[in-house]
Formats: sequence, C-alpha cells, structure tokens
Amino acid sequence: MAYEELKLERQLCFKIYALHRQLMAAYRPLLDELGVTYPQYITLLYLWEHEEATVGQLCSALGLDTGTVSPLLKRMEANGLVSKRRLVSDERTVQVSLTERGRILEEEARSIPSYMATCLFGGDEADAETLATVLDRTIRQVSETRKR
Amino acid sequence: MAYEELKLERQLCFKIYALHRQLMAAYRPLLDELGVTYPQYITLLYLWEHEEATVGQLCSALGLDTGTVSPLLKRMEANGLVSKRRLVSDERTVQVSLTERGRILEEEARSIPSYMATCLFGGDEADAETLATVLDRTIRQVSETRKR
DNA sequence: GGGCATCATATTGCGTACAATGTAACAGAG
DNA sequence: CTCTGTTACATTGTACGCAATATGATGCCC
Repeated sequence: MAYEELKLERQLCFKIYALHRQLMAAYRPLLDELGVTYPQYITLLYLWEHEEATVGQLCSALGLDTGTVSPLLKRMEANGLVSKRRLVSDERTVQVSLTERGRILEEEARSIPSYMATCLFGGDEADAETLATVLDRTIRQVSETRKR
Repeated sequence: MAYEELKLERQLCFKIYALHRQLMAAYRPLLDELGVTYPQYITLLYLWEHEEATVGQLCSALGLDTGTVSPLLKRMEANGLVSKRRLVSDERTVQVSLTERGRILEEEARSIPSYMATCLFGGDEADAETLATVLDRTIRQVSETRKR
C-alpha cells in the first residue's frame, strides 16, 4: 500500500497541497495587475457570470464559509469592485453586485485562463481532461465520505 | 478551448483549490486528536523520517517559506513537539529535532494515511495512481513555467 | 583584519480559512 | 400577537501563507 506510508513524497494529499500553492503563486503576478487576490478573482468569476448574488450563494458556490467571504467582500467593496445592499423583501440577506469598475476588470482578465492552461499543461489538452475527470471524482468521493 | 473560459466550474485551478480545502476539512478531525494542524503534521512527517532538520531544509522540503515555517515551529515548540538549537558550527542555522512527545505522536498517526486513502478513493488504487502521476507532471510543469 | 555582500532565520503586515459566537430579521405555533 | 426556533450575515480568535524587511553570523576581497 504505497500511499499509506508516513512518508512525505508518497502522500497524495501533500501533492495537492503543493500544487495548490504553486498555482496561487502562478496566478499572483497576473492578479496583482488587476489588484485582486485569488479568492477575490473567483468571486468576480461568479459575478461576471451571474451579475449579482447573495452572500449565501457566493459561499456555497465557492465552498467558503461566511467567516471568509464576509470580510473578503468588505475589502472588495472598499476597493470599489462590488457594492452591497440588503434586500427589501428580506432584510437579513445581502445582495452583492458588480460596480462599473468590477465589470470592466472582466476585459482585463480575458487572457488569464489561457495563460494558466499553458502554465498547467504546456497546452496538452488530454492531460487537462484526465486531471479534470479524476479531480471531479475525488472531490465527490471526499465530500461523500465526510458526510458520514 | 473548454478550460479557457471565465466560468467557475470550468476552471481546473478552482477544482484543485476546492479539493485542497475538502482535504484539509477531512484531515481536521483526525489531526485534532493529535493536537496539530495539517502544516504541523507534514512537518512531523518529515521529522519522523529524518529525526532532525534545519529550518531551511524544512522550508524546501515542504515548499513553504521562512515566514510560514518560523512561527509554525515556534508554536510546535510551545506545544512540546519539537526543540530548537543553533548549530555550534554555524550560529545562523537552527536545528529542529523531535521531543519525546513528538516521537510518540508517530504511533497515534499510523492510521491516518489509510483512512485518508479510503476517503480519497474509496480504496480504488488505480485512481490514486492516475492522480499521482498527473499531479506530479503538473507540479513539474507549473514550476518550470514559473521559472521563466 | 576591516569592510561588505551573502546567508539563515525572524518579524511585520495583509489576506485568507474556519470554528465559535453574536445579532438582527423572519417564520411558525399557540 | 407573542414566544421561540431558525436563518442570513457579521465578528472574534487562531493559524496559516507569503512579500518585504530586519538582524545577526559568515565568508571573502583587498
């Protein structure tokens, strides 16, 4: 059982952890130009697609909890990327929407995905497909196991 | 070019980010019993294998920088897991070694890798092999690209 | 052997992450 | 209508993670 040893290089989890940090480092120079962090970037990805969202929708779409998202949105609001308002129909829920500045950033972000695709695979689409498939299956597997 | 769109579910990087956090959440209850966090756990993995290490060796083995590792070791020292001393031969370098308590934890950690393997793949070794291979290739590719 | 670049760590500042807690708004039972 | 439980967010506290900076030790050039 190769992956059941207490050795660092064998640990699949460590590889994912390492890759995650490599990816963040690869994104950083690109996102610095936009003046956002990675979690802010994926928040924008969601909003570019849906125009607006409640805090709860963002939390579940991004898989983050309110303790992370709430101050993140506060910083994004301070930077003029999004605006927040409470719903009249339910004063508890907060609607987040893009500002003009937040919308404009989408244009500047257009080149990022293709750059990152190259960075990840050097253009090898087959590898991308394989990794995507296995990742999806693994994510599902882990979240299933965690429910019990 | 499916992975070059500004859509969240399409983004391979987001999948890795999501899986990373799922894994940390899966580890948490296990590591809580040992009283350590995941970065502390992988530090212990290294020390269980090598008995002792300099701060620099730990940084490069774990791929973390000194600003992360230094306070992490401070906390581990405060919890009685490791001890630190400066080398006589070079007063700049700090040797980290396991305390008795740190060594004993290895026994309590024995069951973690097999539990996590099940959690990740439900015991499917083939998937593990595939993922490990693709991850290694991708990690190498990203770090190569980042050097330029 | 004095001066200086380099090296090994430590510290500071900012932004996540998440558990735990707080708070105001809503919803339903009676 | 009131009481109570729930919901949607916000806040607090602790621990990363990294860029930038600080600090002391070492090595080397002259």
